[in-house]
Amino acid sequence: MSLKHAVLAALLEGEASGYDLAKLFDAAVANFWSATPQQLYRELERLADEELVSARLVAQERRPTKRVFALTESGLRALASFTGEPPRPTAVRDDLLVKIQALDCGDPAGVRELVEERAAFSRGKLARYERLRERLLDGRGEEEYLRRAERVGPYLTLLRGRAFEEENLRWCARVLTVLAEREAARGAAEPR
Amino acid sequence: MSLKHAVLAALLEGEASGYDLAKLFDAAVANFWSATPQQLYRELERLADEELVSARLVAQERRPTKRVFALTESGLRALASFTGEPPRPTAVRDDLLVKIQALDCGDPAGVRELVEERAAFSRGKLARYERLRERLLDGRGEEEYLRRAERVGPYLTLLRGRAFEEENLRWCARVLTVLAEREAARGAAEPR
DNA sequence: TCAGCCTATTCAATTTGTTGAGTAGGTGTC
DNA sequence: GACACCTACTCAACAAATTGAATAGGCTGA
Repeated sequence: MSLKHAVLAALLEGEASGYDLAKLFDAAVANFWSATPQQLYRELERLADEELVSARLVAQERRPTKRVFALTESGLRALASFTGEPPRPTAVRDDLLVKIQALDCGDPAGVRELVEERAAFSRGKLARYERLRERLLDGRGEEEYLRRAERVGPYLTLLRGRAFEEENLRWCARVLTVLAEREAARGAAEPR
Repeated sequence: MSLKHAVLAALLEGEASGYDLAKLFDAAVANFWSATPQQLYRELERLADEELVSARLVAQERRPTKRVFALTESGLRALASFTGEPPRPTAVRDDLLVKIQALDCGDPAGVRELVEERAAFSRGKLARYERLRERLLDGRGEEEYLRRAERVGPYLTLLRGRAFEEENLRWCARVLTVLAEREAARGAAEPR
């Protein structure tokens, strides 16, 4: 039930097309929720049916016509009341962790490569987060921004996302060290 | 497709019933994947059909008979080859982050309460992780364990889970500070 | 000029995940 | 001795997510 509210929350930033949202909710970009384009188009359809968002067609030059969605009054109310409801406890669901859990029955070299790829992905995401951060701060210092800005939600979720990716990076480095040490120890014990 | 492999990975620890796995995959406990009991029973049924796990009935005294599952040779092979496949990039999906993203249109006091609850949840999870850690280390030091233990996968995923909850705790504290400062600033600006 | 990518969306099929109820005996407690 | 809770599972229905393909014009570079 959260995609619904994630979409409404995204529309707090202003009106957007399904395509715009698809970019925002892309797994490589998203900092508070992710979804595929298909999910978004369907959800927007439903939200429009419930009149939580309004839709209008915007013709463009040199581009396909798009449908632009905006929060309605009742959409805003729905979002406000959602913020007060208890969140369902979220737990880990990361493919890579399953692979690491099973690491000892698999191929160490292959796993090492996957961990390196994840680290690279995290670095890319951190770079994007940093750009978003600068856009939000817009020259102001963090403390000043957090005290005075009209909306701090997006910044606070960004901080969470950034911390998550930094932690990912540290963890990847740790895993690689451990794997390397074990390889070395194994090489010394079973020389061939 | 990952629940399948998460279940296989869990069975690396030894045979287990659906009920045992349900406890392990509980959202409040899981450190590498979570799932509901219903999902697990269905998945185990499928895995047994594919002969990736074997099932046998175990009668107990004073308790209902249980069905205990164990990895088969081909299950182990499937898991090993899974560890080499690229993981799908996982992105955030946390209800609380959506609420924080939309915080500025909601009720600050209500949100503060939710953040405090999340912090309490994280503290509980950290305590459970710490117990699991001690059980894994079994008196050995971390460095020694990581160099010599037969399986390090479970420990490495545990480290990731622990770092995640610690980060959660720090972030919750930060959010609460920001909210309090803004409340104070608002109180000073609009005294009534 | 042709391939490949970008905008912008839709349809259909399948797989996953969630929710609620139901069965059935045993244990603990006030 | 009534009520709640624990073990251990099953069935059914529904909602959400994923995957793959299709449409269709414009734009970019070799």
